[in-house]
Amino acid sequence: MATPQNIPPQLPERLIAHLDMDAFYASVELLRYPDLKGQAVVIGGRRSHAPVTLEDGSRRYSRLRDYTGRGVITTSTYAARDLGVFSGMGLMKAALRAPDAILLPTDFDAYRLYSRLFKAAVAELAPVIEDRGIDEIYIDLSDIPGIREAVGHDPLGGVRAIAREIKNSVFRATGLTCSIGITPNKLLSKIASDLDKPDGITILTEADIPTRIWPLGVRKVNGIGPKAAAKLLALGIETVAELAAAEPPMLIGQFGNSFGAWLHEAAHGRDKRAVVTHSEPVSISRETTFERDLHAVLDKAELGAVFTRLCEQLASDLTRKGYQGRTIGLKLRFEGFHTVTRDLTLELPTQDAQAIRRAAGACLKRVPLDKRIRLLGVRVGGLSRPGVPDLGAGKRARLKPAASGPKPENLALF
DNA sequence: TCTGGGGTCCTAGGACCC
DNA sequence: TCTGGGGTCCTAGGACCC
Repeated sequence: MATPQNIPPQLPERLIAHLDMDAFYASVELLRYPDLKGQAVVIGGRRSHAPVTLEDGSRRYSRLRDYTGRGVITTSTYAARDLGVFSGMGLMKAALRAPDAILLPTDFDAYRLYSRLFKAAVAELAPVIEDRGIDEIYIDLSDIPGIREAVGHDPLGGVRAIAREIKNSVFRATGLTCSIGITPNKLLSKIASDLDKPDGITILTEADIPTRIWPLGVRKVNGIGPKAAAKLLALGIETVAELAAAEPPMLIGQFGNSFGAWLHEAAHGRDKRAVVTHSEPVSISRETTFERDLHAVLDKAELGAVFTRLCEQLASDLTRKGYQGRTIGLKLRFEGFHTVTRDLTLELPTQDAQAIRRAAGACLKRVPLDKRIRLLGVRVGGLSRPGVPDLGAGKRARLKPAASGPKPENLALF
């Protein structure tokens, strides 16, 4: 009969990795400007604060204190984080905390290049990859040869070896470090990759949940944001342990059937989601925040020009990516940050700038414009690929045209 | 001196169809 | 005349993520 001593340590059915690049944008910039290594550097804002190379070959960097505008930090180096400036923070606010920190503009083309490089390096070792944006991926390692083999007395030795190989390969391809979490599912791996950052490897099994996951704050769980965390706090729930101990009927009563039940499952580290290797976009959009809030009438010319430009950029994005869309959306953010959206579904999909501009213009007529405008955005959803027959088209064609719709609330369309 | 830009998913009500 | 459900589409807003 089997005793605990002679049962071979059973690895979980699935072994899922979450790989997160360390301070990605900032680290790419440090490859370019190695003299900044170890310094407090912040990435954010638009152009203009690019370093200037002087005649003697030395570089002049912008400082946070020199910044004016409405940008936010996209990434900061670990030295900058020590000064209390984090991603998402307004650059003006950050300047108060760390006026001497170096400020570099975001260079998405460079980050996209390094993103492709690290993903390709991982794919050579483990091809089942789910893209989670520019700097992170999930990897399904379940079927990697040798991963379930113990090394010496370490039953997880095979897992550790693969994790090290992946990190080495990423470093060879990019010169950048990353942190990896490996657990039985995506939810736990996402948390795990953050437990030993930067340049770490964290491997957890179900048995580690009480000691490693439960002590954490609920915000560490991907999917619990500021609103849910605040509501949980008001219920006396701060840690994942407290969430795990909460009665499901209470959570469901407070958060609804779906989210309430999910909170309970998440707190217990349960997650059956597969690693999804391919997905199609749902919508494509362009938006811009103005340097100053614009007036619908007084700044009509400027608003109109930006509106048209956004539609042109969007049309060109659609064409380049090979999509067309039926639902045109308009987004306005007013002074005070209140945001409004309107959308309009067309009979036929389009990728044409003028058609998008007309539809978005019709949306605009349904928005009361009594406050200054901070942001203007245009979106295209209901995407399809030109030339691919749309199976829903016949059915929709029988629908009555959108009646008279809501009444126009303003006539001063820019 | 608050709060970028690009996304996904969920909810909820009303229209409309069967 | 009143009474149903189920299913899908459209729209608006909001939470959340990178």
